[in-house]
Amino acid sequence: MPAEPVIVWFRQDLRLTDNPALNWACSLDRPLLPVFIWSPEEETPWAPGGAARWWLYRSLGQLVDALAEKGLPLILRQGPAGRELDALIGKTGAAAVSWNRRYEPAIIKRDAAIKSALLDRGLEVRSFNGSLLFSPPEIASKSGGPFKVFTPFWKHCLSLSAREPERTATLGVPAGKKPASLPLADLGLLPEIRWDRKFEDHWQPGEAGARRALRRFLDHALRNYGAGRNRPDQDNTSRLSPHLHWGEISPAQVRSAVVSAGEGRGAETFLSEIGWREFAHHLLFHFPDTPEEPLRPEFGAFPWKPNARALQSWQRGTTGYPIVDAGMRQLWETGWMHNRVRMIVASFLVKHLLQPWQEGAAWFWDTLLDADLASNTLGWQWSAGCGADAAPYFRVFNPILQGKKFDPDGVYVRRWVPELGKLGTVWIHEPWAASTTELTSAGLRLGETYPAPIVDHQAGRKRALAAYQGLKKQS
DNA sequence: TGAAATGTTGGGGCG
DNA sequence: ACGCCCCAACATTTC
Repeated sequence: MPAEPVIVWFRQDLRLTDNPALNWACSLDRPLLPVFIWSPEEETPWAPGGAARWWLYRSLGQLVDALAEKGLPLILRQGPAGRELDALIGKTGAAAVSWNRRYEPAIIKRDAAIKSALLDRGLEVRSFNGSLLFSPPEIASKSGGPFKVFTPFWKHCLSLSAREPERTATLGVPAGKKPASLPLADLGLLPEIRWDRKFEDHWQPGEAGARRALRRFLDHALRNYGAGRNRPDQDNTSRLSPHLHWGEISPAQVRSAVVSAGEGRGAETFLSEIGWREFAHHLLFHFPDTPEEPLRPEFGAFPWKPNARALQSWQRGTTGYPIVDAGMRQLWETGWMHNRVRMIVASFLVKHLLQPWQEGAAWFWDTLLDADLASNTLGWQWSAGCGADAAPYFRVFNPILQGKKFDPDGVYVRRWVPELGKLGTVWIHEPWAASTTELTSAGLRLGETYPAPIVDHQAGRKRALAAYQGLKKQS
């Protein structure tokens, strides 16, 4: 075995199974030098937000332990990735570097520069797709351009062969020269005010936790996924999103497990959700400005009404619409929100409140454990009606009807908005419509113990439609 | 992966 | 028995 090690640069692939970069490194029969570099300044303005950093902290801890079990230390560094890699190569004489690709615009650019610099130095360098079923550069429509509609995109993908999970390699030996490594705590990932403690109760970051989440989903929720996924009061979704974002499990592993579970329609519907994740990355790859700018340029002239109070009331979950407030509080407390409710709160922010979708995206970015640039961008542009295959702008969710339809017993609302706990199911999604007697017996004083609606639904809907009409006339 | 307004139909109450 | 009206229930269109 040659003495010069191979650097395995971990990024958003914090797993040891189905890890192409790791497998390739092992195939070189060189000592292994696993590395993680924390370089948020290179991801500006989309460096991981507060919640995501908590996840990263915990997930790195798991990866450190998992590697240690195999006798391998994980080197933790901080700073510009290229500089840190150079330093590591200088220190250890590493002859090769491998990593799994990320497809965010800023990262693509950075990694391309690093790769060519390393090649110039005569190192062997390989990057792999480990995070998507279909690599964005390889997917194109008949006309050669990117897809802008989900259904043809996904149909096209399904006609190709998806990435399959790789066999797990036997890990090599550690590098002889051990470069300096920072203690995990020194990366500054945890917030100073420890608002994150509540996350512990809801999540198990790391590869083992990802596998557990998948197992639970396959055993209990996949069969009824088609309808069950829409019920925020029930536990019918996979909750895999943060695990997938950090690469603790790969979509190939998920897909392969779902296919062998073979639960018919439920499986098909779930796989199309994985498809939306692929579609989001496809769009971000081809339209790198979309985290900031609407894909449909006419929306640049949309008459948003930025208002700090309205935004804050949405963020804090005090809009007076129970399903909206429940969602925003679930997000704050658990770092996650049910997808049905994400659509409801997003529609409410951009349509009823006319706040720019970018504000919603920024809040989600900071508070979601699964914050992912591609998915977050797609979701918000979809909600605002300005993206690819988006909900038409006139599609305004009625938060009362959505509540009644998808939280019929008010269980979700009562869980996250405890002040409504004693209110009967009839009025749980529209407390303002209840009589004073009913409110009193539920211990409620509207405007005091629970807010009155920040905007009337009908008025908000009409105002949103008028804004859209104006935009249509203009263009 | 909407909701509301508008249009249509058909059963039943009633003179 | 018949026509008229009301209005659910459903379908279609519009936003």
